[in-house]
Amino acid sequence: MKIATFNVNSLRKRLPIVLDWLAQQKPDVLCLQETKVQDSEFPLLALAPSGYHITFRGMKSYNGVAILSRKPPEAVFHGFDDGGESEDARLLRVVIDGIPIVNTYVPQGFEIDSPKYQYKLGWYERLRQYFEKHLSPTKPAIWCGDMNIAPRPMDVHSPEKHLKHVCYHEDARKVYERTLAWGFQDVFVKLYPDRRQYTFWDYRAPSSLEANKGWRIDHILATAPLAEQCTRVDVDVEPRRAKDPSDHTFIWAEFSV
Amino acid sequence: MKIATFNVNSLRKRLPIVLDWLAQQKPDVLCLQETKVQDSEFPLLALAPSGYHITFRGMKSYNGVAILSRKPPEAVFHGFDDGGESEDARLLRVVIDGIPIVNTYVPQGFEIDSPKYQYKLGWYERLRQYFEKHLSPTKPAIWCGDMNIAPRPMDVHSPEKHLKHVCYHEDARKVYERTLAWGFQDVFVKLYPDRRQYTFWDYRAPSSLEANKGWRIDHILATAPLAEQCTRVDVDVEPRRAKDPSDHTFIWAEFSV
DNA sequence: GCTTATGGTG
DNA sequence: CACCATAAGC
Repeated sequence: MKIATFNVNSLRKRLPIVLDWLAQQKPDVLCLQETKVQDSEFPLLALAPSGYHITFRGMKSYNGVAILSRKPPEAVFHGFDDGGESEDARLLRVVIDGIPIVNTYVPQGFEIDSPKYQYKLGWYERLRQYFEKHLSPTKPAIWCGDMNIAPRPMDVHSPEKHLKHVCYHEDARKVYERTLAWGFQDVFVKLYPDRRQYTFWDYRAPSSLEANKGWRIDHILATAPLAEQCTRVDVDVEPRRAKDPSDHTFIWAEFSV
Repeated sequence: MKIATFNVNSLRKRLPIVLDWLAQQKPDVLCLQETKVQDSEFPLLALAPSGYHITFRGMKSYNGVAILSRKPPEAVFHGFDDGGESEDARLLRVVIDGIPIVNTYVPQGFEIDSPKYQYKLGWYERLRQYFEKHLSPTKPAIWCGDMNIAPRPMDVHSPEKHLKHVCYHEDARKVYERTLAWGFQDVFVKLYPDRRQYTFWDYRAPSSLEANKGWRIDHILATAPLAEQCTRVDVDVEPRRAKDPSDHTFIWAEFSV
């Protein structure tokens, strides 16, 4: 099974890139974040030629997640079910071939001193409880998406400059780590612990891509039984260099199941 | 000498269309209106490959005129010099090969009952005085641009419906006619008095182009000695059918000088 | 920088 | 319908 994740930063603007990538890479599952389209305007027709089944939940302007899969999902779940904000434009879970796949667009958090950052930290806490409720660390499961966390110093350019950045701050990395500790392994780190490879380069620094000033904040994780079967992981940088790119690019993993 | 005029409706948005047209038609002079770009942001670099000399004056958001010429102008004059509003983002005059060329983007006038319409009528009056001051009807001179006037019934679809339209109202046509009477001849009318050919089709009516519901409001005029040497005039409709078009298209004239 | 939304212009 | 400006989010 080949699974990929991509923060599209507007699905409508990125349709050519998504369609090209599906045709070339033929993943079994592609998780998308920041579709930025409400369900009534979701571009189903434009994606139909791909032949993928599509599960999605969005809203106006912001957020929005979708899962494209070669097989139809056996089950679909939107958002949290803990009584808080449902966040179904940020959290989508499907079951495919009996394997639960969780797609998240985790809140970015704005600034360390802001309520939004506290909300982000709480979001990871809720997610860990969600895993406890719905998944088992001893059974196959996949979690992927834009986590808005660079877990290690080598996952961000100039880490010392970003100690107070909401995607690298100690508290954020700790809560992320604790969420993983429930039972998820980062398959990129597992296979290539020394590889420095980013998945996001800010639009704002024009030279960010050329100078490779990026962040690894898009991740694919698997529970132990599945992580052991991960045969390959790779980041495809080419779509970031394409015309009218997202500020993120694709990361994909292959599992021998 | 081949001279053309085109209301670009944002030069930045229309760069591909302008560059293509220059490369294909190779006019000696191209007058542009509604560049909608202030001078500090004028896309000189993007136009440089054309090899044309560029004279321009613009402002934020609205108006803006430019003249592209194969030869450098021998003189350049911006706006009125009568002590009123200078209007240099609407009026540009250059001298090329000894021939004065006046490029105007005449105010549209909003509605008949509005002060803007009175301003438009006054603008034509000022322009006539400008011609008296700076030009001679017995010497070669060219005036072109977006005049926001359909001079004859056949220059607008359903003229009877537009009697109170600021681009067809009796008063506007009269003041335009009086400005011409100073000494300018419409070379399109001179050469092809019976030809019905529009230069503008509103974006708002989606079928305006297909149904040919347009206006002839972009004009090329010449003083008598030059008008007599006009060998050809044509409207090129193709750019209006191109991808991301302006709502106007090019009109050009050839003079045997 | 690039996306979104809104409100104003012709 | 397609521009413009502004403001928000990342």
